[in-house]
Amino acid sequence: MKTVTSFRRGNRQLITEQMEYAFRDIEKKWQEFWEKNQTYRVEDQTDKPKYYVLDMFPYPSGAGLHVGHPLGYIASDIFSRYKRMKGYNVLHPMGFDSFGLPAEQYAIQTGQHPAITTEQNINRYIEQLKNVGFSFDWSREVRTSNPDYYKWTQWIFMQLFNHYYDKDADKALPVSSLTEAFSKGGSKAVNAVCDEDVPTFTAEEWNAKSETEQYEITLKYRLTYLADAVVNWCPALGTVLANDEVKDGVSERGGYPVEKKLMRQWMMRITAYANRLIDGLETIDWSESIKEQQRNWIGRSYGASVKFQVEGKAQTIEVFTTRVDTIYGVSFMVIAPEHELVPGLTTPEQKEAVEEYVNATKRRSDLDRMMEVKKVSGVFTGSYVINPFNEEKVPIYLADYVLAGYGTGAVMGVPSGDQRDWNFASHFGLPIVPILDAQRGIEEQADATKEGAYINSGIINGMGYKEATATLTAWLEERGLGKGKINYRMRDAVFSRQRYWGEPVPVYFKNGLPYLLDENDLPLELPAVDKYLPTESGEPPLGRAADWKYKGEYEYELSTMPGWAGSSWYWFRYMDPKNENELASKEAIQYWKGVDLYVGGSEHATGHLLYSRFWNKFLKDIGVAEQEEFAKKLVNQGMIQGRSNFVYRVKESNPVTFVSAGLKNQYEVTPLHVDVNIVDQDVLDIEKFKSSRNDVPSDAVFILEDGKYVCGWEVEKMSKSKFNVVNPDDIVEKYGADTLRLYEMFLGPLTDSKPWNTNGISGTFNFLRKLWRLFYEDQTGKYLVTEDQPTAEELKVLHKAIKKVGEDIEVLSFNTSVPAFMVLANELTTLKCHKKAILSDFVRILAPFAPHISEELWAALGNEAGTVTTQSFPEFNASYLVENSFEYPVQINGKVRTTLTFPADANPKEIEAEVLANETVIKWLEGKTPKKVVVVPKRIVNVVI
RNA sequence: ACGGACGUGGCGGAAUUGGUAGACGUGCUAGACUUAGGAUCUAGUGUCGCGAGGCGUGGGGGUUCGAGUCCCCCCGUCCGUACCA
Repeated sequence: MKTVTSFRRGNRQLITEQMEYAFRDIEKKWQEFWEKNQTYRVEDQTDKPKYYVLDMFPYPSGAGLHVGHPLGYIASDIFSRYKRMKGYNVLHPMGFDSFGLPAEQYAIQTGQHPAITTEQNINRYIEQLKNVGFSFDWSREVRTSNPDYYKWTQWIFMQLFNHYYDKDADKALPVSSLTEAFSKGGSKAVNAVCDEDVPTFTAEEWNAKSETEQYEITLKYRLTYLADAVVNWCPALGTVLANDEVKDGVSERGGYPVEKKLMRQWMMRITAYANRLIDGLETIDWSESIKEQQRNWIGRSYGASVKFQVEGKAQTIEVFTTRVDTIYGVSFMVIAPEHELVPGLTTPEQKEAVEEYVNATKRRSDLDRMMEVKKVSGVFTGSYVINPFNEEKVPIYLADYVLAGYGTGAVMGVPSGDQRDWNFASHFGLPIVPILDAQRGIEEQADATKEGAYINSGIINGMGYKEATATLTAWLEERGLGKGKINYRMRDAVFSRQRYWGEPVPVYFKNGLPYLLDENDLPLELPAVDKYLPTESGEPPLGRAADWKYKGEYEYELSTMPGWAGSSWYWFRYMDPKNENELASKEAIQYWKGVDLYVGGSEHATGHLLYSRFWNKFLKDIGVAEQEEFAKKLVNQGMIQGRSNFVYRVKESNPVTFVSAGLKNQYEVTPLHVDVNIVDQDVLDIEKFKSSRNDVPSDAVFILEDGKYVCGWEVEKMSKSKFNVVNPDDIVEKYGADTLRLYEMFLGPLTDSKPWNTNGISGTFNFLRKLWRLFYEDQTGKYLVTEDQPTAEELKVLHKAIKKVGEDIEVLSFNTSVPAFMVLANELTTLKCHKKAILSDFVRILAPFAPHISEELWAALGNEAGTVTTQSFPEFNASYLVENSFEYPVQINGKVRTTLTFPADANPKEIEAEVLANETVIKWLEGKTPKKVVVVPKRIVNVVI
C-alpha cells in the first residue's frame, strides 16, 4: 500500500510506513465502516429534537465536481455532525436535480437516452461525494428524473390545477368551492385571482351554462392555466430557449437568431402569492441581499390606476401611479413606444416622426437604454388626453423610458414632483406646475416632497398628503375612472418547455380543452422517442412518441415541465423518500416540518428560492406542508474562484522560448494559460508541460530564474478553458479528505467568494500530522497516550479551543475554528501533553471537521469503533479559563508604551497609582501631570497627557 | 445609473464587536538534524530607520482617552438589477 510514504525514498520508508499518518488507509477504512454499519442512517421515530440541514442538490453534469462544489456541503456536514453531537436527530440528505438541458443536448448529438447519461453522471458524483466523507443518509437519496419521484411533481401540478386563489380567504381553495359560489351568487360572489378577461355573470346565468362552458370559465381561475406567453423561439433549433440561453439576441449554443414569439404555454399563477411571498420574508433568517432581490423581483408598489379619456375618441388610456396626489400637476402623458395604442393615437402630421422613433427604440438594447438615463428623448403623437380632474388637455408623447411590460405601459408626467418627468418637460418646453406649497426650487429640479398643503389642485387644495390621496381615490372609484391598486412587477411564470428531458405534464386534451389525468394513472412516464428533436411540424419532442395517447384516444400535452419543477418541493421527499402513496407521510412531515438550515449558492435568489417558497405556501394551503416557509435559515456559500497560472512565450522566438515570470518584462511575450495541476507553488514542472501539450516542441527553450520556471497567476472563474480546474479527487488522493475538508473551511469566511489556491494546503495537512504525533511518536510509531491527570495549563488551552470552536460552529464561522485547532495542537506539542483526558476532548471537537482521523484516534484511545459520531460535544468549562492576573497594555496618549501585570481583581485606583509610578510611564510623562487616566478593567490603561 | 457586499503584509485571512493590528496558515530568509528532503525542529519575516523612534488596515475629513471597527465625502473591486411610473 502506497501511503504518505511516497514523500520518502530509501530504506526509511520501510521503517516509518506504519507510523505516519496514513490517511489513505484510515479514510478508506472508516468510509467502509460507515457504509457497512449505516452510521448515518436517520430514523424518524425518536425522542430527540429534530434538525434538518439541507444542501441545494446538484445537477449532475458530465464534468464532475470541482473543488468549489463541496464547499457548502462541507460546511453543512460539519454543522450536521455538530448538531448530532449536541443531541439532535439530524436529517442531512443528498440527491440530484437530474432533469436538465445538458443531458438532452448530449442526447440530441449522440442519440443516447438522457436517462443513461444522467445515471452515469450521478454515479460519478456519488463516488466523488463519498470520497469526501459526508454524513449523508444515502438511503434517502432522491432523483427528480425518477418516475417514483416525478409522480409527485405531477401530483402537485394536478393540485395546482384543481385550486384557485381566494383573496378573501387569502389562500388556495378547491375549484369546487369556486363553482359552488358561482352557482349561488354568480361571479360577484367570488373575490379571486384570475385572468384579466373573465366575464361577469349572475348565478342564474352560471347555472344555465353547459358543463363545458362552466369548465372553460374555471380555467381562468386555476393556479396553473394555459395562456399565450411571449417566449424566446429559436427557429433554427426548433425550440424555446430560457432567458439565460439567449445572449445578444442569438442562441448561446450555435449563435442562431432568436425571436420573441407568442405561444400557448402552461403558466403558474405565482402572482396570487405575491403578497405572501413578500410578507413572509420578514419571518425567515435569510441574507438581506437575497431578501432584497426577492422583494425587487416581486416589485410591489402601492398606488392607483387612473383612466384618461383620449380627446375626441372613445378610447381611454390607463396609467398606474404611486403619487395620485400629484395628478393636478400632470402636464403630459408618456406611453411606451411598443404600446398597442400608438398607431391609433398618431396624427398624420406626426406619423413620420413617430415611426422613426419607434424604429430607433427597437434598435437600442436594454443596456443602452439603462446607461443613457440622463439623455431625454421622445416624440409627440399629436393626440391629447383629458385630465379627469380639471378637464385640461394633456399632450401624449412616446418615450423609451416608459416600458411596455411594467404597469400599463403608460405614465402621467408630473414635472414638479419627479425628476425624470422634469427633465422631459424641460426638454420639450412643457409646463412645470407646482402642486405643494412645500416644493422648493422646482425651476432647477423636481421636488418629490409629500410635505405641505396642495396648491393649484382643485378638490384637494389645502389638504395634506394622506387626506388628498384618499379623497382623489374615492372620487375616481365613484366615477369608475380609477381605483386604489397594488401593482407588481412580477409576472406569472411560464411553466412549459418544448423539451424532452423533463416531467411530462399530466394533462390530455379533449375537444381542445385540457383535462387532468386520473390520479391513478400517475406517474405519466416519459415515452420513448426516435430523436430528441422537435417534430417536422414544430411540435415538441414528445410529439414523436408513437401511439402515445391517453386511454388510447386523447392527445397528451406535449410540453414538459421546467427545470425548477422538481426542485420546488424536494425537501419533503427526503422526509419519506420511498412513500408510494403520498409525497411524504403526514407523520414524517409533522416530525421534520421544514428545513432548519439551507445551504446553497446565491445565484438561485429569484429562481429556485422563490418558486420553492411559492409551492411550499400552496402545499401549506392544501394541508400538506406544516409551515408557511420551507427554510427557516438560509446561508449562501461564496463562489470558489480559480487561480490560473500563466507561462510567457517570447514573441516570434525560434526555437520557441518561454521566459519565467520575473524576467518577462525584458521580452515581448504572450501569456498562455497553463494547467495548474502541473504547477506547484507557482513553479512549472517543465517536463510535464512539454509532454502534456502538443504545441510545445521538445526543443523549446525555458529561461529560468534561480533554476526554476516561475509562472504568473491571476484569479479568474474556475473553468476548463482556463486550465485552472482542481478536482477534489486529486486533493483527496494526495492529502486526504480530512485535509481537504479543513482546508476548504480554512480558506476564508463561508459566505465570501475566494480563490482556490492549492499552495496553502500543506498547512492543514501538517496540522493533522502534528495531531497524529501527539498520539504516536514520529519514527518509531510508539503509542504515547497516558492516563495522567491534566494540568491547569493543559485544561486551559483545551477549553479555550472548546469554547472557540463551539461558538464558531453555531455561527458557521468555520474558517476561525481551524486555527483554533492548530493553536491547540501547537500548544499541546509545546507542553508535551499526551494525556488521554485532553486528547479525548480534542478528538471530539475535531470530529465534525475531520471525521476520518477522529474516528481513528477515538478508537486508538480505547473507545468502541465508529462511535465518535454519537459522542456528545465537550462542554466548555469557564472555570479553567479564569486568570488570576491580567497583563495590561499601558498606553500614553493612545500608544502602547509598556505592559504591566495586575491581579485580575485589582481595582482601577490601585492600577492607576501603580501605572503612574512606573518607570517607563514616568519617562514618557516628561515631568507633566496627566490630564486623565483611563483604566478599563481587564482591557487597557491609557494615560492622557 | 441604482441597490447590495467588500477593500488589512508577497498570498489566504485573524482581530474578544470601540481597547496591544497582522492570530493561524502559506511563502520567504537564516540555522540545526540529515546521504537526501516537498520530513522535522529553532529563529526571523508590515514598512522606514544603525538606533531611540517614526509611519501603517483603499484616499480625505470627523467623533472618541482610544478607530481596521462608528459617522460624512471620494476612489476601486465583485455581485445583482428595473429609467418601475
